[in-house]
Amino acid sequence: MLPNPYDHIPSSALRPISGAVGDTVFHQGDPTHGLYVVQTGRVHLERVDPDGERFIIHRAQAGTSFAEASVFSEVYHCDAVIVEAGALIRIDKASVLAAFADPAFARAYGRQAAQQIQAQRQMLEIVGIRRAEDRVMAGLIAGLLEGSIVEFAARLQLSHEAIYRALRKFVQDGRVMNPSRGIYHLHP
Amino acid sequence: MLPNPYDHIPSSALRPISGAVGDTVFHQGDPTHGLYVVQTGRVHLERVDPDGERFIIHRAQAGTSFAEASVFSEVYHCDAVIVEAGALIRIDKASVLAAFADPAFARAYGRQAAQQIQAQRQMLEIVGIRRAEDRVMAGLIAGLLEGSIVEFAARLQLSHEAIYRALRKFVQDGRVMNPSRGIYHLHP
DNA sequence: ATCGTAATATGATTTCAATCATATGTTGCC
DNA sequence: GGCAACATATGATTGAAATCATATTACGAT
Repeated sequence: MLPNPYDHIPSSALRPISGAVGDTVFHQGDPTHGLYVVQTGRVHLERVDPDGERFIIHRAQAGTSFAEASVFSEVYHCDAVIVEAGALIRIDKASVLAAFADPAFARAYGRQAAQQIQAQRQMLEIVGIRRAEDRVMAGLIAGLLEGSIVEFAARLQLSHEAIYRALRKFVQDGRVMNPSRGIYHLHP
Repeated sequence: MLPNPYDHIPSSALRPISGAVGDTVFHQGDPTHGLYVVQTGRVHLERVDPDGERFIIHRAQAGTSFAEASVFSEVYHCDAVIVEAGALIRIDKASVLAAFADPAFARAYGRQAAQQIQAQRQMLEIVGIRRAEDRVMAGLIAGLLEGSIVEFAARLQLSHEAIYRALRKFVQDGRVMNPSRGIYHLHP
């Protein structure tokens, strides 16, 4: 996220929003306003099915944006619900569209989008690997083991126990080094 | 993909490529050339780990593009291998970057990217659902059951047997209609 | 028409990851 | 220093989905 595309948008177009847990930033079917950048807190995008059952489309973390697609469409079929209090910035739809006339914004946006797409593709391939061991190895190769094993497990959508077992196996097989408790990395 | 961003690129910048199964379009670490559009056939993007084991980062289908991120970086850490013979188009890196000066291209690219990101996010949430029944229901709600059950199963990363069982359950519970063999849809 | 292939559909069995249980190590805090 | 909360780590059990097996049906090619 080095060259943040939103640096190229005039600050007059940025609308700060603060919200409490449970607040709905926008509703499914609302005429859309623009895109949102999460500065702090967490937001879930949820879709409500005909039976009233709701399921989560996306979990937006601090430092990420959401509802980008709404800039290009009349309606957006999600509720955005604040699940951890924080601060958001809303950028007007028209302002985003106007910003595309600035090649610097356009390229920054394109770069960010392309990287995100690539990262997501990789995640889809990785979580599609059935065997826990293979998935963990793919995660290691992809450099996803940053931070704790618990976070790594969440990223890979495996239980942390499954991660420990796979790592132990790799260490026994000499494929992974475990220089100290909680530290694992691939043999060079 | 209605307004295809690549319609805005001068045809002089489009380089047709044809390849046979097993051909490598580009190698990991090659200086990058641009992005590729798959017209027919299929291409895999693979990464080779230190042990020589290769794992698939992405499967590019006909009608999709790949290596978009390479436009913004010096190197791209994948091999692109043709797994089904077909025709590709390569668009020069410089041509893509230049095209961002055209607001029509920039917006079309932004729209396409935003939609793709949204779709991928949704897929990540869906394949993250553990229970087969819940995953199938989420897939139905998301409108992913287009075409055959086998394709649906592949999209959801479940065995087709698991799909049939879940669908049968839903039909028994009256949540899904099965007007004829192979046809399933949600009750309104 | 019929042959072959693939999709649809279910039942039986196996596998493997989740879950449960438990212990130790680590970190921050009053 | 001692306690609480959490991460690390493994073993035992369970459960759910994959796999295997087997029909039936659809569809195109010859």
